[in-house]
Amino acid sequence: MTDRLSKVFAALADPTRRDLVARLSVGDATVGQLAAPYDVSVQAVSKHIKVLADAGLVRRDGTSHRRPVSLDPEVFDMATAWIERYRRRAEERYQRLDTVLAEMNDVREEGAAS
Amino acid sequence: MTDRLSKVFAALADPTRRDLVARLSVGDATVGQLAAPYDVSVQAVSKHIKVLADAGLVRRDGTSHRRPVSLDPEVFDMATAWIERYRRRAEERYQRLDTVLAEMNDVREEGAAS
DNA sequence: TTAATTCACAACCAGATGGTTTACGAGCGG
DNA sequence: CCGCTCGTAAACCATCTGGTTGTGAATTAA
Repeated sequence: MTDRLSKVFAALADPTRRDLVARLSVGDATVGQLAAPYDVSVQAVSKHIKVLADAGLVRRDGTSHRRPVSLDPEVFDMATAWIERYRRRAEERYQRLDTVLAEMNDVREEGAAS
Repeated sequence: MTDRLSKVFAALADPTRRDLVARLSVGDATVGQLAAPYDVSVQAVSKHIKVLADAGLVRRDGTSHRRPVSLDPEVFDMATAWIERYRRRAEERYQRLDTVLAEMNDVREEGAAS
């Protein structure tokens, strides 16, 4: 599981991490601020942020010890692009299938009319 | 990890499963056909398909024992919708930040001009 | 300077995951 | 009816994951 896309999807597969992303989309925050609302330890949240950072979804700005965490929108596109690609293909297939079924129907009706 | 969105992202976090989705977007296939290209056992592929099915990404059509697997585009939208929502928010924040920085720059230049 | 706070790292634990092998039920071709 | 193949289920194993606690370093406050 070393490729980027797998890391991104795996990172988003956890509700706590998705919530972190949601909150960071509103504004940057420190680890302590992020950890406050949850009933898990700060270390657990720190781990979650590390997972998000490894996936490239999150960035640590500044150089201080208490530096803020901020969202990096760049990698999001990779995930949506992948999903959209195959969803589109699948839908095109269904549309073609509908067309084929409609044509079959037309043929059958023509046959019945003759 | 019982919620739908987590299942979808977790299912897409595996390269083999993403490859299955990619191939199914071209056309339906049986489990045997899907398993052929990989060097893992058929049972492992069957498990992967079960994961995809539990996430709602894949459907088993027909009633026969050797029934085909087909893609279900519906759930894909849930994933893209989630990602897009927060990516958009994050980008809006950056644009606002740019605006603020530009305004600060204007103020500074005005101050220097006076 | 000293004390308190913030956070990251390491070790550890329980549960999930991806793989295997083995065994078994369900449909087809003889 | 009898095999044969296809697919799933079960048991098992190694590894990963999300959580804990403990420790320690760095930064902030007194």
